[in-house]
Amino acid sequence: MEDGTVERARPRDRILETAQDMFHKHGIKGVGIDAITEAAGTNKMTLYRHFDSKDDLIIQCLRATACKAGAMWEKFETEHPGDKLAQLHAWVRVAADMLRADGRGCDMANAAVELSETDHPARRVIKELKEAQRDRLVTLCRDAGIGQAELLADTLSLLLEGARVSVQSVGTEGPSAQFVRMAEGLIVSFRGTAAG
Amino acid sequence: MEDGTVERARPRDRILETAQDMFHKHGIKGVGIDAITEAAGTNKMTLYRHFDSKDDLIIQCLRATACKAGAMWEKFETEHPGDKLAQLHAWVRVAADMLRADGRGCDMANAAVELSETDHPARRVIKELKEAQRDRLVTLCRDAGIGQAELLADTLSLLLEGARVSVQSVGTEGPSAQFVRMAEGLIVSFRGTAAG
DNA sequence: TCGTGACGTTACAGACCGGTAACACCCTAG
DNA sequence: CTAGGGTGTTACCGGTCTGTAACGTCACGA
Repeated sequence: MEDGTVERARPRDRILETAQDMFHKHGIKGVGIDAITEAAGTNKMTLYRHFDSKDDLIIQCLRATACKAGAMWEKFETEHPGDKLAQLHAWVRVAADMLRADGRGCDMANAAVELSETDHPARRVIKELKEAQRDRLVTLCRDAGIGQAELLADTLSLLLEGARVSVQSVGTEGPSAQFVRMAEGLIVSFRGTAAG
Repeated sequence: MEDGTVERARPRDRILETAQDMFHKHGIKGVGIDAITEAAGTNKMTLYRHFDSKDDLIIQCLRATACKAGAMWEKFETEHPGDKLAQLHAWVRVAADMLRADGRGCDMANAAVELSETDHPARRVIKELKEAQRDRLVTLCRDAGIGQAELLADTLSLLLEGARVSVQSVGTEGPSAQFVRMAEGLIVSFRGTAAG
């Protein structure tokens, strides 16, 4: 039944996948509807039958990427079942890998930069997804026995966010190259002051 | 001779000032040449007599804002002459003030996000200016007697970069609200391990 | 007085953008 | 066989974008 090729996926899925990739690489305002449909092997009418507007497509893309990121968290649990501290270190490692491999930052953060209109419909989605992301990291830190879990989670969040932006400004050889050292140092420091 | 009003500045200066402001608020791709010239009280031809292209204007704007930031560093020296540690704390305070007051991030970082083309002429300027900015902070940390000056400077850089992006995603009440606590904690921590 | 250069105005080119209308096609379910 | 829904194709609308051409205006300095 299924034949495995990407080309055989339903147009809507192909569009969503292609749009995520192109938005990520070229930015939201840097890519047009025509370019997306062409790369997805379909056409503009089909896109507008599945998505109300470009803004709607943007929002669906953000939700889809957040969903993929969610799958990564499940992997932490399956790879280190119950060991929350190991999962936290896995988070650091995965983050560092992204910094080295990707070159472009977080889709949500990039979207927030590009969509400067304060009433843009995507902004509330960005905020919602970013807050969920933060909650997960706070919970992980707390479950790992860190005393000031919120503060460590927020510090790590900002550090990663900054690193992903820095990569885009000055490349992987800049300050972000020290990300692992910084993050691990922080974890050690916070474990030291932990008051279970 | 001079009559003080902004309107009396030379067209080139008005354009540069207006463009900086509008690029900062609405993003580079979110603002057109016509909007800039109209807000600057001039016209398109005059703009193109002073700037080769929009890309050229972007670059000149980035240099101008970097120049303004440079003036802030001189202020640190005049307000705390010789006291490098006080200057470092002043840097933290000024950064925190920006986070609360601004809402939009660093112009260079935002530009790097928006201008995703790897060969865009502004990218080398962004890198150059960001590296100069980093060097200044490293020097300040070193002169303040911090042992691992580079590592502290890079950590503070990423923390601020991340905070300025986070403000755009989730607002001032998010993780960036703890910026001062994080930064001051780091400085204390690095002073503790300092080997003068 | 004259002319020179900076500036303003209008119009336009050529491209791209998001979004829609109308119609043809094909596969599948009934 | 047939009807219908999902899809593809073409053409188009109105708007916006960067950048240029041609011409008019005005102040200032030799």
